[in-house]
Amino acid sequence: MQKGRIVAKAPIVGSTLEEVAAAAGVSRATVSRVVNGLDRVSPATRQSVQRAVERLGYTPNRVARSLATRRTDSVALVIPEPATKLFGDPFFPRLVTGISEVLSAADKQLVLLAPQTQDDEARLERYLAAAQADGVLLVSLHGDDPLPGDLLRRGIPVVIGGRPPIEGVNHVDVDNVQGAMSAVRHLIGLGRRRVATITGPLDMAVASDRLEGYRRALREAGLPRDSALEATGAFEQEVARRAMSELLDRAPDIDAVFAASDLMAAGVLQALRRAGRHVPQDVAVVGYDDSLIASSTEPPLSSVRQPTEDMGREMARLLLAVISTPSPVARRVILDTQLVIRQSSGGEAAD
Amino acid sequence: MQKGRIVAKAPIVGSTLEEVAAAAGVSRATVSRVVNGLDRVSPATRQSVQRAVERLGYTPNRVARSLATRRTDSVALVIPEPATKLFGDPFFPRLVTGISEVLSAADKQLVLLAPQTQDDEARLERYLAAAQADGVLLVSLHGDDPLPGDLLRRGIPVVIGGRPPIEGVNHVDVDNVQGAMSAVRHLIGLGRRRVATITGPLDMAVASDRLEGYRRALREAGLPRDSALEATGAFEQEVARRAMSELLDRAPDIDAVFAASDLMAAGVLQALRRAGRHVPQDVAVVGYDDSLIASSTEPPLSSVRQPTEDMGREMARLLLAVISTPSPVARRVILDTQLVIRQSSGGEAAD
DNA sequence: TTGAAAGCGCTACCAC
DNA sequence: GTGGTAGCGCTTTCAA
Repeated sequence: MQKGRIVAKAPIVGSTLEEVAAAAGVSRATVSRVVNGLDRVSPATRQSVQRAVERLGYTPNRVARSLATRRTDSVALVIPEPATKLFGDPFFPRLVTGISEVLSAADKQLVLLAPQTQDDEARLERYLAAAQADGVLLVSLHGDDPLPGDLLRRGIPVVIGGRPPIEGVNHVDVDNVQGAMSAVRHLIGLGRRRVATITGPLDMAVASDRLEGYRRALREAGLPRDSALEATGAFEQEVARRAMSELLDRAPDIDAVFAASDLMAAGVLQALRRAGRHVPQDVAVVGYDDSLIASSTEPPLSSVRQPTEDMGREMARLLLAVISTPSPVARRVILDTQLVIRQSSGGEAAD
Repeated sequence: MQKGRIVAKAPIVGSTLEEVAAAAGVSRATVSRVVNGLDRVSPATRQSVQRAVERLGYTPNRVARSLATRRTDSVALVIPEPATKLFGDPFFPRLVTGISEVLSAADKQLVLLAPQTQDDEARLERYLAAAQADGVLLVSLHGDDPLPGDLLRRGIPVVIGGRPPIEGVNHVDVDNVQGAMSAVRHLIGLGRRRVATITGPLDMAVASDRLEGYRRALREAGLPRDSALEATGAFEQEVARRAMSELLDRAPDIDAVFAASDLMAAGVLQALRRAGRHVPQDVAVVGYDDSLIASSTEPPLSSVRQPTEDMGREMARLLLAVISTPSPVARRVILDTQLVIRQSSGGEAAD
């Protein structure tokens, strides 16, 4: 059996730089240069090394390379959610699509980590601390998660998606205030003057920001703020339905509603239907998220679209930037939203 | 500033074995023993080392450890599907749940890899080839994917979920023949004698196996095989609906149908409704997968449940076994299915 | 343009 | 029990 001879479908043995160097009759350093595409190698040498690499089926050992360079060329995406939510929420596939697009182009390996238990969290912490990834993307953070702080203190590059729980950490977020404003401006622009809102739970930044946007748009248009037009809710359909019924009792002259999510807007539609109001003739409705729900309700919902893929792309870009040029000051990217007008606010059929 | 002094919330600097050894006044070898929980260390020494570890906030560098041990203590799960499918199919969360359960217990890090493009595939191949993971779990394989073969030839431990495309590779599969048999036996047991089936695409093992199970159950009951009762389809609702309509034309006396998936069974229900047949009085229906669809159709579907979490668990167990005790002969695990009876086949309400 | 050699941080073998 | 030390495979000065 001839050593180093590889025939089709033969087992691949895994050679080392050393072996390639010997086969090509050069030093390890030279092989390293060729493999890494550095210059200062003569064409002839380069070619003979490349042939040796080919012949031996050489693949660099990334672990060894990592030890030497202190880079892994991989990036971790941490999503601390149970598998059912992780795979159930339509947000994540879009986010991952954006992230992997950018990372692929940069030739980085994306590693998805979804700690399911306390033990998992601990292992994750060790994994990351041991510099198994060049940087970490963090989304869907639980309120008091110590992870961002820990990573920060370890000096590991981090980018958070959404509103960060602590100061001084890079993040990418969506401008919820602007998003809500665009929705309410649209309603006002349609000539509506009694615009109500149903908010999410106000201890969440997304919810209070959207309420803030609603109020600003009203003020900007010179309309009075009327607490009878504001109902505090939760991101649930049933809660929103009830809240809407109560709003109608308090203020029967409502002619438009901004709901803080599509799911909630669906509940609003139910309540309006039961109350005999026509949408959009009597009451115009706008939701938030532009999720699948938006186009499947009757009538289809106007909604504020979040640029989820863009968010993923920006997170990845920001992380790559932070990795290559670390900076003590946190950077942030705030993305704009886009209003998609459908029939619930009297628009023509959209998309 | 006192070196090595860590106060709460102070940055963590990342010390080395060497530093810990110096701080504890022992050798690196001894620190290594303590850190790895080996014996042959005196209690006193152990304790002083542990204090030094604590004080310095030492975390072992896994890259260095990997290089020395040739282990990474992580396992890759490769799912070559687009993000939308990956996050859309209810199969994956259940599988991942099972896998991570076992891996967590074994203190292995699960790394999810979902190549989205050709480039991703290539990078993945390199990643795995460079021994970045101790072993690989492969599911949802595309027919002619070279990955299993390549990994095998590289000697990387692999376990495939489902029917493997090549010989000689460890795998965990579900017994589709038995599953289909149980469904059809059930229908026959209800007194049905004209049992039809709508298959999936017959170039997929799952589809042909289920057809095989259908035929066997018929034969076993002494019923004739009637090609007018077999329709070849695809795993799509619309296709199944049309196929069912044609079946009804060909064989109006059909009194039961076994569909190769729940989605297809939903199409069957539509066709039957349009034809004015009552389910289950006129025609009993059984689907396959016991997915969410099964309990949301009208009437709810009897269905063959796949033990998806178990499949994940078995895959992980098998891989761990292969990693710790390699063997030239491929191992396999075949899991049984379970029939869940609901109203579409005249059962009482189930779950 | 090329090579020699010093690490990267850890494990594991062999002495003591 | 403990320490010395030779690697693991690669990158990266520094000289030549």
